[in-house]
Amino acid sequence: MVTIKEVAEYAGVSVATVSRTLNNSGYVGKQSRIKVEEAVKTLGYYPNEIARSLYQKTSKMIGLLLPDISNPYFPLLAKGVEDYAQRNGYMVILGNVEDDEEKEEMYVKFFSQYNISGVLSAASGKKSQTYQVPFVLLDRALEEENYSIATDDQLGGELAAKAIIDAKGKQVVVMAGPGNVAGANDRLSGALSVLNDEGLSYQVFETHTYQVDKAEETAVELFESTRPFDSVIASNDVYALAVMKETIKRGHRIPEDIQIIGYDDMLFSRLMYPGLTTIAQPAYEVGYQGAKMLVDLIEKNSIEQKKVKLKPKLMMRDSLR
Amino acid sequence: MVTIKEVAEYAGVSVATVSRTLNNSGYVGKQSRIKVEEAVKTLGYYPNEIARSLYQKTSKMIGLLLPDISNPYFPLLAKGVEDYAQRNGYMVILGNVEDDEEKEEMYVKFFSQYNISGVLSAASGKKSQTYQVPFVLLDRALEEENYSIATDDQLGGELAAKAIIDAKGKQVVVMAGPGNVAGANDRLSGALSVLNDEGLSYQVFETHTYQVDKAEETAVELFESTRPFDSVIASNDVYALAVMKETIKRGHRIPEDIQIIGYDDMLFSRLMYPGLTTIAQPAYEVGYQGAKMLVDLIEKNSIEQKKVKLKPKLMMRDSLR
DNA sequence: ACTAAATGTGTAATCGGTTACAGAATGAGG
DNA sequence: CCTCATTCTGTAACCGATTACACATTTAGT
Repeated sequence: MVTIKEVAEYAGVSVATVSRTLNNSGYVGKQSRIKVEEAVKTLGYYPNEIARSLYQKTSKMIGLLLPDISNPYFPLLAKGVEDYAQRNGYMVILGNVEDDEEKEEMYVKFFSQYNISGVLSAASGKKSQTYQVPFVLLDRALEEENYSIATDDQLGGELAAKAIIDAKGKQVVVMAGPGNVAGANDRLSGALSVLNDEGLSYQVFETHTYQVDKAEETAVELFESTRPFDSVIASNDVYALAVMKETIKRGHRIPEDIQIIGYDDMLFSRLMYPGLTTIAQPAYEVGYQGAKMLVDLIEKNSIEQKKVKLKPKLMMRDSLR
Repeated sequence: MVTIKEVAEYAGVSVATVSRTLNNSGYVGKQSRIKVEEAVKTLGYYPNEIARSLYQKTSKMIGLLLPDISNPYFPLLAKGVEDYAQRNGYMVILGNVEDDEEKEEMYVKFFSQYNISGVLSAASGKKSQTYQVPFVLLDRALEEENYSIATDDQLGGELAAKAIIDAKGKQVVVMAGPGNVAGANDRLSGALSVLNDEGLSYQVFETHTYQVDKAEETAVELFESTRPFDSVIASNDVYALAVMKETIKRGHRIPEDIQIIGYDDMLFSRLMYPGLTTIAQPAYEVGYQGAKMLVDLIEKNSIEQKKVKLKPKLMMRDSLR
């Protein structure tokens, strides 16, 4: 690797002048500037960020903490983060923390050892105080004074319930996502508030996990532990799918006998038969905006809002009447 | 942050002694060792990796280059990588390169600026010569002399065709994945070799893209441009899904009238109705083994095989007779 | 033409580690 | 008891950048 020293030598100036030229800081004469630029070009020089980082005690790296990258919601979010980061010269460090405090702590340490300049977290955020650097929560807006970008899940729940009402659902089952999942409660309360306003009869069915292998059992349980229903507001698309499967298995038609609405809008939701009507979460946007907010924080640009809520969107397909 | 200097002061020794103690290098007296260990403990010291990295010209960071993290195959792979890395004290830097040479070049530069110690790539790998560090290709085994971990797609294709034969398929359509996709050709040739051996009649249907939005159109096209068939070997689960949808739409029954086998085994494949029989790729394993190989390369451990092929597996569900 | 301000440049300190080297202390062997 | 190898420890150089500071040169103002 070419160092600044070699550039200085080649250009016939001191390293200080090279550094000043490259960073547009301090005064640099016309002649020197030209000589340096030429040297940089012919030598193909680019600065070692590690050395820079050592002195500046910061870097162009940001950490991204996720509960589980294999959960289909997060890859899109990660893509949004990576896109913004890349466009602005930052590198993304991926951390899978699985809501495990120990792993999160490991990363807190990692990050400080590497002079990471900021952290984006879609994980618990309990450790947020520990970070000495700018910190933005993704889809986990807590009451505390954190910066955050999240989906407006209350609205999402309302949208889902409204869609069911518009589709003339009469007896509806609302699946309540596991309590520990971000936004699950907001979704539920949004849906219930609309149903209550309309005076519609409904049952709440509790699910205890997001694990895919449990989805099928849960769907069976749903049918067995509830009174007859004609509409289901699922806690997410995976559950919606499982419920659809069980519905068809039991010989009911979708949407004629039972209609179903999901939440997330995953890749496969549109490819199902029938196509799953669902609430689309702006996952990519959450990531992208989150990265933007973080970088603004790092670079001390002004920030419009400390807590941003992005709007989910109803995706009309064929699982509603 | 506590520095080594403060530890040295507190312990009443020199920084050299502290460093030697921490790295178990050179001679350290019993007394000193104890004093240092105590100082480290009470001060809560841990070394700054940036400083270490500057001198050592390497780091505990590895780069992971993916064509598209939002493609459902890669998150699992990424998880495998992250798991192994984390367990061995490495950080993973995520790069989404989208088969775009310019982006890949950007990352090559990024990586060298940060003294990255190794690179895992599921992207084209055309730039692999450019890396000055250990390099392992994931699922893109080229002819060249690279280290690589890949799925045995030839075998995967054979498995799929055999399953169709066992299920008494008579007229089969084989979808040929887009040529630029890793392994697509192997899959095809594996499937065809088995079909040929059995003397079964088949048609090959070319698909030109992996884009999800095109999957539905492609499925329609499949039905319209081929002679009657009773079995489909899809190029992946997304296509399999689209074909299932179109099949049902057209009033055929699965698997009675038309049977379908996919490739990948995605989250949703088991939740479909009917459950999609498919070839499971060991995505997590590819990532995990790849990371292991890379770390072995970095730490100059011995490596058993330069090119590893992992076996795919048939997942029997309900879309075959 | 003379002084003060503005501009240009190099030397050296600094960031926080690792390690070569030299010198001191200890132990072993004769 | 002396010598030499072994063990221990500290000083200082180094990694590759940034920047404070001092000094030199140019420019501007009167």
